[in-house]
Amino acid sequence: MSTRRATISDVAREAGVSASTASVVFSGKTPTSEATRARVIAAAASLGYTGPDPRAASLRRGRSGIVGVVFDQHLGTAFLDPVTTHMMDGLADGVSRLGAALLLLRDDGVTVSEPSLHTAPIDAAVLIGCSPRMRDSLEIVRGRGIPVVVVEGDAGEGIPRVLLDNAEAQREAALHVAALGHRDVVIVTLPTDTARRRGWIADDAEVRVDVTADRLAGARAVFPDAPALAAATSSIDEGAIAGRTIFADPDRRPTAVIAQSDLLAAGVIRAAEEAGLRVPHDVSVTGFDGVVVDGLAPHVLTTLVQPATAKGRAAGEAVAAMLEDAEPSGLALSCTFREGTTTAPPPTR
Amino acid sequence: MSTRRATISDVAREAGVSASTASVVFSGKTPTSEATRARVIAAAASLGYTGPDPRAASLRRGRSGIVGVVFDQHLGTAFLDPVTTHMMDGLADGVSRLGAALLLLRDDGVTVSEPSLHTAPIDAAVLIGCSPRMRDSLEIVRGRGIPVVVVEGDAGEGIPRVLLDNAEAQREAALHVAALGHRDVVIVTLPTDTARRRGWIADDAEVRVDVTADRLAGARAVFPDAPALAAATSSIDEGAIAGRTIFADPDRRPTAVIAQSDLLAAGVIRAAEEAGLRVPHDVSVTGFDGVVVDGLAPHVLTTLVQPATAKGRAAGEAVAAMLEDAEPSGLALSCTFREGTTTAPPPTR
DNA sequence: TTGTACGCGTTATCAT
DNA sequence: ATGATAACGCGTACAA
Repeated sequence: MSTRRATISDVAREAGVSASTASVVFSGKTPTSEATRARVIAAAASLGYTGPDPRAASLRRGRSGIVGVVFDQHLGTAFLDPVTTHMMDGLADGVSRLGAALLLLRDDGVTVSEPSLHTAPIDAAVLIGCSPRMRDSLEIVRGRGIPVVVVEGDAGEGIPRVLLDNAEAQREAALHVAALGHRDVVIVTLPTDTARRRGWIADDAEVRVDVTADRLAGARAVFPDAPALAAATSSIDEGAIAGRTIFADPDRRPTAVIAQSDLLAAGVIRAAEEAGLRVPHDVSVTGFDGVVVDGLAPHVLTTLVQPATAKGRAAGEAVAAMLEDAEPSGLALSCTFREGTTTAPPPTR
Repeated sequence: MSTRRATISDVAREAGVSASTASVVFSGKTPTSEATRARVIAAAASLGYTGPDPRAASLRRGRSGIVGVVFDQHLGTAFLDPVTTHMMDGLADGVSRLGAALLLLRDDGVTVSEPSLHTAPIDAAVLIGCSPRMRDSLEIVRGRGIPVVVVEGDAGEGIPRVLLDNAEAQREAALHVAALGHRDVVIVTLPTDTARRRGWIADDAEVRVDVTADRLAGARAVFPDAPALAAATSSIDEGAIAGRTIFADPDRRPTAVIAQSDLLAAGVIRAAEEAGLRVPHDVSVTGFDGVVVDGLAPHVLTTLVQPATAKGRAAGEAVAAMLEDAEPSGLALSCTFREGTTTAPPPTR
C-alpha cells in the first residue's frame, strides 16, 4: 500500500484544509468548527493517520514529556526493595500530573550504549541513591542543563533532594522501646558502606551511608551504648543471620532489637523464634519502612512508616515545578511511628 | 549568560567549519582530520555545547532509541513479583544491545495523561501480561505501525510472543512427585481469572488465565484427580492461606502439594509447619519460578526454574530483530527442573 | 576531508 | 475559524 506513513499535511490535503488547521484539530489548542474537525478526522482515518509524530512534536515544542530515572545498579536489584518499587509508583504518579512518562536509565559508568544520560530525550531527571557514580551522572545531566532531583542521596551544593527525617523518626521508636522499660538493646543496621560487610560496628568506625548513619544516630540518642550489628543488605535472610548472632548466647540476649528496616526486623523475628524466643513476650523488635513484609503474618511490626510512595511523588512534583521555573518544595518528608504487635515490656527476670 | 542553548551550527561557526562537519565530528560517521576535530571539540566546550539535541536527532533519524514497556497495573504491584523484576532486568539488557532504553508506560484505560501509548516516542513496544485491556493497547500500538512483542500473554493472530513451556515443565515436576510415591496430591494455583477469587476449582470451571491453565494441565496429566485450590495472588501469605485450608483436617491431609509459584509454595510450607508438619518428611512441596524467596531459608525449594531474565532478554532481542525487519526468533523458552530439599517420599503410615 | 542543500513532521505566530 | 510562514536542530546525499 503506502510506501511511507501519512503525515499531517497529507491529512490536511485530503481534508482540504491547511496543515496548521489539521494540527489544531489534533491538539485542540484552538477552537475549530465542527465541520472541518469532522473532515479532518475522516481524512485521518482514511489515510491511517494515527496522530502527530511524537518526535517531530517534541522537537517543535522543545519538550519530550519524558523524565529519566537513573539507577546505579541493575534494575533487578533495585526493584528487589519494596521501598524502591513504591517510590517508583509514586514517581510515576507525580510526573503523570505533569504529563510525562518515566525512562529507565542505568548509569553503570562504562556503558557505551545509547541512549545514555548524554543522549536520552529527557526533560528532567531523577537520581536514585547516592553512590559515587551518581556524581558523574549528576555532572552529565547538569551539563545538559536538565533539571534534576536526587532521592535518598547527598548531591551536594544546590541540588534539590527528597529527604526523610530518619534520625528523628528512629529516635521516636527508640523512645518507645525505652518507655516500655528496655535497657538491653541491640541495633541491626543497613549496610555501612559500599563494601557491605557484615559485623559489629566498632565505636570509632565511620558510617558512610547517610541513611544508615542517620538512623543509627537516632537510636543512639536514646541508647548511647547499644551495640550495632551491620547487615550486608536489607533482606529477611540477612536479618535472620544477624538475629542468630544476637541470640546465640542465651546469657547475653538483649530484650529488644532495633532493626533499620522491616525486612531485617522480619529476619530477626524469625531468628528469635528459631531460638525459642517469643515475640514480643521474650524479645521486642522494631523495624523501619512500613512496607508489607510478605510472610510476616500474623505479626504486625512496630515500625516507622516511611512515605515511600509520597517520596516518589514529591520527586515527581519537584521536577514538575522546576520545569515551570518554580522552586521545588515539599521535599522534606516525615516518617510515622506505628505501634504493632512486636513490642512489649521486657520479660521480668 | 546565554539566552538559549548553543546548537551545532553555533559550534560550527565558532570552530570555523560547516555544520555538517561539526555533526560528523560528534557522530563519528565519517572520518575527520584530527585538527578540525580538535577545533570542533574546543568550540563545543567553550560554548557549553554537550552534544546534539536528542529530539532533533531522533526526528532526523526516524528513531528515538526508546522501547515502551506496557503494564496493565500499577508499577508498584507489577514489581512486587520477582519474576517481573527479573524480566525487566533482562529486557533492559536485551534492548541495550540495540542501544535503547525502556519507557515505562501504564495502560489503565482511562488515563488521559501524555505521553500515552498514543504519543510516546517509542520505536517498539513490549506488552506485559494478558488482561483484556492489553488488547486495546495492542490495537493502539499496531495502529501506529510500531513493532510489538507480548510477554506472558495471548495476543492473537500474528503477534510475536515469548512463551514458556509451562505445561511440560509442570508435568515434569509432577512426575518427580509421583516417582517418589505420592498419590494424595493437592494443587495450589495462581489466580484463575481477573476476579482473583480464592477457593477450590470446580471440575467444570474454566480457567481463563493461560499460565494457570497450562500449569494445571501439566499437573493433571500426572494426577488427573488432584483437587486444585486457587490463590488470589502469588504471594507467601496467600500460599499460607491456601495451606491452612489444605492442612486443616488432619485426616485428609495430602502427602504432597504442587504449588504454581515459589511464593505460594513458601506459604504452603509455612502453613504446614504451623500445623506441626515437617517438610519434606511429612509433606512434600514443589514450587514454580525458581526465584529467590526471601525468608525461606534453610529450605531449598524443589521447583521449576523459569528463565525470567532470559524471557526479558528474548523479548528485547525480538524487538531488536523486528526493528531490523527480521523475523523474531528464540521466543520459546524452557523451564528447568531443580530438585531441592522440600520433596521426599511420603511418610509410611 | 569538507561543504552545500534540503527535508525530517510538527506547531507557534500572526495575519486574515 | 482558518491559513501562510517560519522555525525547531539535526543528519545525510551529493558535490567539490
